[in-house]
Amino acid sequence: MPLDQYFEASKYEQAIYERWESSGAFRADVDSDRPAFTISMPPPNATGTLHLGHAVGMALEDVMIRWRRMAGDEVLWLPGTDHAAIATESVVIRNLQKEGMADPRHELGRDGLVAKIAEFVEQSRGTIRSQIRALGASCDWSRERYTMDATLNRAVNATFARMFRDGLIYRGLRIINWDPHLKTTVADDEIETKERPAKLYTMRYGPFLVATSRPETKLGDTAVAVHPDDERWQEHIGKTYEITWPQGPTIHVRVVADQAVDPETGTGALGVTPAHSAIDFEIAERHGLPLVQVIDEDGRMTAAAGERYQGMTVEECRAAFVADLDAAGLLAGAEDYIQPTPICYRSKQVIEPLPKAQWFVDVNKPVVPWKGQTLSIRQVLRDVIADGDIQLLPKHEEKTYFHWIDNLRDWCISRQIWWGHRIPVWYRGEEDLYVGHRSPEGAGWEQDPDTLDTWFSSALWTWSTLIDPELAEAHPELSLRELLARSPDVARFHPTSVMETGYDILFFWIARMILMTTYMVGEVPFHTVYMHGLILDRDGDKMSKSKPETAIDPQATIADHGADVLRMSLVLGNAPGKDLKLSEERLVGVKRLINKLWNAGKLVERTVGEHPTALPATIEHPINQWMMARLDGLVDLIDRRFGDWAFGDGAELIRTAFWSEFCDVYLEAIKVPPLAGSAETAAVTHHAYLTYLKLFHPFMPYVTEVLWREMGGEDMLIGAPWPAIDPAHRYPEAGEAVDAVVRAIGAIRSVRAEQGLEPKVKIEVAIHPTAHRDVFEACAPVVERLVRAGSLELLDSAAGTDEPGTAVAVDAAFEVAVRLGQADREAEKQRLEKQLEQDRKRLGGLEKRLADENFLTRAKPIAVEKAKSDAEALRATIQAAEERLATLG
RNA sequence: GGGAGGUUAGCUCAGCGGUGAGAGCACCUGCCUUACACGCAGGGGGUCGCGGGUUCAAAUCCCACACCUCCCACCA
Repeated sequence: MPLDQYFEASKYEQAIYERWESSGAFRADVDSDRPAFTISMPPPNATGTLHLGHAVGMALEDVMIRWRRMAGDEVLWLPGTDHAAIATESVVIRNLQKEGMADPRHELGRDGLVAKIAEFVEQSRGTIRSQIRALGASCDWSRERYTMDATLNRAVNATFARMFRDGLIYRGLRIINWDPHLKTTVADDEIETKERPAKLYTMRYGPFLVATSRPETKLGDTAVAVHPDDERWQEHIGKTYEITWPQGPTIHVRVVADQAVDPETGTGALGVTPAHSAIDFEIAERHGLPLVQVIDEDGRMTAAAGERYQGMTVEECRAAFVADLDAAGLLAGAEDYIQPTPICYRSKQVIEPLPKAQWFVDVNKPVVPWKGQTLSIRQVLRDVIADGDIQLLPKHEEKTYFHWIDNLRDWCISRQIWWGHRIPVWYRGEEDLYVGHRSPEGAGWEQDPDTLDTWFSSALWTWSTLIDPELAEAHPELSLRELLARSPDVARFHPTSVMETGYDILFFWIARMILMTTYMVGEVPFHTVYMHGLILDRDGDKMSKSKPETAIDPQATIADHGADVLRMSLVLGNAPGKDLKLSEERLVGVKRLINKLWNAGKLVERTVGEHPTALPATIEHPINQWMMARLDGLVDLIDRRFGDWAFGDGAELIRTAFWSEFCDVYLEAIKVPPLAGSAETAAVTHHAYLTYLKLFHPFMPYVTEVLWREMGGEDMLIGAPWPAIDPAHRYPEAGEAVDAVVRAIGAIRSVRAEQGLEPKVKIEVAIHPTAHRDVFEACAPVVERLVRAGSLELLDSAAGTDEPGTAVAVDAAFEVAVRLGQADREAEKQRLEKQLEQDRKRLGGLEKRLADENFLTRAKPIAVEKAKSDAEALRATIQAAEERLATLG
C-alpha cells in the first residue's frame, strides 16, 4: 500500500500503542536468561498531569529501554505513581473549601478526610496514566505500583520498625521547620532560602546592644551569648539581668559564653531565643537555659509574649514592638538589611522555627552494615559514590552531592498531615510504646497521629515495587527480609540499572533511595544516575502560564505534531545535566526530519517493489558497498555513543547520516542505471532503510513502527534486533573511493554555480581520476546525472583539461574539467586565483612548521606524517592550478 | 558567605591539546530535477569573553579577571 503524502501521527498512535501492549512487548519475563536492564520510573504525582519535566525524563527512559530491549536485554521499566502527601492533601482541602466546607479537617475528621482524598486520587489518577501512554512509553503496566499500595505500606512500616530497633530513628525535641500555612513540619531539604529586604534593628538590651532582624522573638529570650574570648563582655559572663520591655513581659537573661558566637557579627552580643532559632536552641542545650515559646503554630504571638502582643501575627508584633521600643528610647538603630528567609518549597510560605518533638533519622549512628564494616548513614552515602558503586551523570554533580553530605543533619520524617503512611508507633498510657508493621494486640493502644514524609516511602521505590504483592498478601506473617528473598523480581531486576531523573531531586530522592536501600537491602538501588536538565522556554526562562507565548504544552504538542516530535525535540542534542531550550522552531525541525524519513520511505517502497529480497552473499557495485560501509561505521559509532549515555549526541549523528549520506547521496545515486532496477540495489536500499528505522526507533517509536510495517519488516520493530555489523559485508575500501566521487560531484556543482550555468544547461564534463579509476568508471552514470551533465568523459591523463575553454577543479584524487562554451573565462581565472591564494597560504603554514626543528623532533610522529602528506597533496594541487592559469593566459 | 556550570557564526549548541573551527535554524543566490518546497543545489558569515602563562603546537591545559545561570548556607 503506497504511503500517504504526509505522516499523520494521530491516525496511527493509539492503535500502535495498543498493539505493542497487547503483544506483550512491554512485559518483563522474570524467567528468561537474558541480561536484565531495569529502570524504575520516577513516580509522578498520582493526581497530576504530565508536564515537560516528566516528558523529557520519560522520553530518555524510553530511549534507553527500547535500545536495550532491541539489543537483547530483558528489560523492565516499572511504572507507578506517588501519593504526594502534602500536595494532594492541600489540593483536596482547597477543593472542599471551594465547595463551601469551611474547615474540612474539623468537619470530616481524620478518617473522613483520608477517605475523600483516596477517592479523589482514584478518580484522577487515570489522567497521568493515559498521558504516559500517549507519549509512547514502553513500560510494564502489569507491574504498575503506587506508593500507597498495601505491600509498599508494609515495606514502609517494616523499614521504620527496623530503623527504630537499630536506633536510627528516634523521637526528639528540636527546633523544626514549621509551615504555619500547611500546619506541618517540613524537612531541612524542603526549605528554600529567599532573600528579602528587611531591617536590622539594634536595641538596648540591659547593658548590651543586640542586633536582630526579628525583634519580636526577643520577647522569648532567655540569655545573651558572647564569645568566650571577647574582652568586651568578660565582666558580664555568668550574671543574670532582668529586662522589662516597655509594653511587654519581663524577661531574665543569663549571660553565657559560647563558641558559636562570632564577635565580628552584629554587636558581638547575641540575644538567645531558644524556642525560635535552631542555633539558639543548641546554645540553650549547652548551657541548660530555659525555653520560652512566644510564637504558636498559627504564626501568632503566645501569652508568654505579654498581653499587648498576644494574638498578633509575627509581622504585626514586629511593627508594634519596634514602635514601642522606639518610643521608650530603646531602639538604637535600624538599617536596611537583606534577610535570607526560609520558605517552604511547597507552599512558598515563610517557615517558622518552632520547638516540637518529632521523629528523626540519625545520620551519624554507626549501625549500617556495609562491605564488612559498620558505618553511619552518612558514611555509606559517601562511600557508594566515592567507591564508584554508583555513577552520577553528569559527573560534576558528585561534588554537589559530597557537599550536601558534609552538611547533612538528622532528617525530620514526621508530618502533621493526614494523607500518607501513618507512623507505625502505638502508645498505651505513659509508658508503653510499640513499633511494628502491624498494629499491636490488646486494648488501649493509640497510634501516633503523624504521617511520614513522602520521601520516606519514595526512598524504598526501587525494591519495594519488586516485592511480589500476591506473596505479601497471602503471607502477612513473613518478615520483610523473607518477602524480599522470596520475590523473584527482586533477585532478577534489583539493583536497577539506571535511575533517570531531574537533578533537582538529587537530595530529596536519589540520596534517600541510596540511604534506605543500602541499609535495608544491603545493595545499591541503581548503578547509574542519569540526571536530565530543566526544560526552559526559548528565552531560557522557566515555562509558565504567565508567559503563554513561549510556553509549550506537551499534550497540545502530541495532539498537533505527534508524540515522536515531542520526544525527539526533547532528546536531540540533550546531555546529562544540560538545560534545554524548547521552542516552536525546534519542534518544526524535528517535524521536517520525520517528513524526510517518511518521504524517503516512499522512494524506498518504489525501489524495493513488491518483493524485497535478502542481501546477496556479496555486493558488487561500489556505491552499494559504500552504503554498507557507511552503515557499519554508523552502527559502531552509535553503539559507542549510547554506551557512554550520549543519546542526544547519538540522535544527531543518526539524523545527519540518514539525511546527508542516505538521502542526499545514496537515494539520488540509485535513481540511475545500472543501480536503478538492480536486485542488489533493491536489497541494499531495503536493508539500509530498515537499519535507519531501527536506529531511530528508540527516539521516534511511532513513525518508525508504521514505516517498518509498510516496508515489510518482520513482526514489530519494537522487538526487532538492534543493528549489528555483519562480517560478511565489510567493504572498507569502497568508502574512500566513493567519498572521492562524492567530492568530485560537489566540485563540479560548485563550478556550475560559480559560472552561473543554468540548471537546464547540459554541461560537458571530463574527469581525470588520479586514484580509484575503476570506481569512478562504475559511478560515471551517477556523476553524470547528479551534475546534470550532457556528456562525461573519463581521461587517462590531465591532458584534456588543458583546453582553454574549460573550468577546472583539482583534488588529491581527481581533476575535473567543465567545458565552458560561451561562459566567461575571466570568472574562471578569478575563481582559480582565489583558490590558489588560499592553498598557498595553507601550504606556507605547513612548510614553516615542517622546517621547525622543534616540531620535527618533539611532535608526535603521526602529526609530522600528516603535515608532510598534506603539504605533498597541496603542492600537487597548486602546481596543477598554476598550469591551468597559464593556459588561460 | 561557600560551591558548581557556562561564555565558540544572528540564534541554539557541538568540538575540549595536533594546527584550513563544525551542525541545525536564520540569511543570500538559483531551482516545483517524476520521495520530499516540511524539499534540492550552491554560498556568505566567527579577534572561539578579556589578559597572562605552559607547550614544537591552545578554542581545547593552568592562573587571574569580567559577565551569565544554578545549587548550598541555623533569618546577630
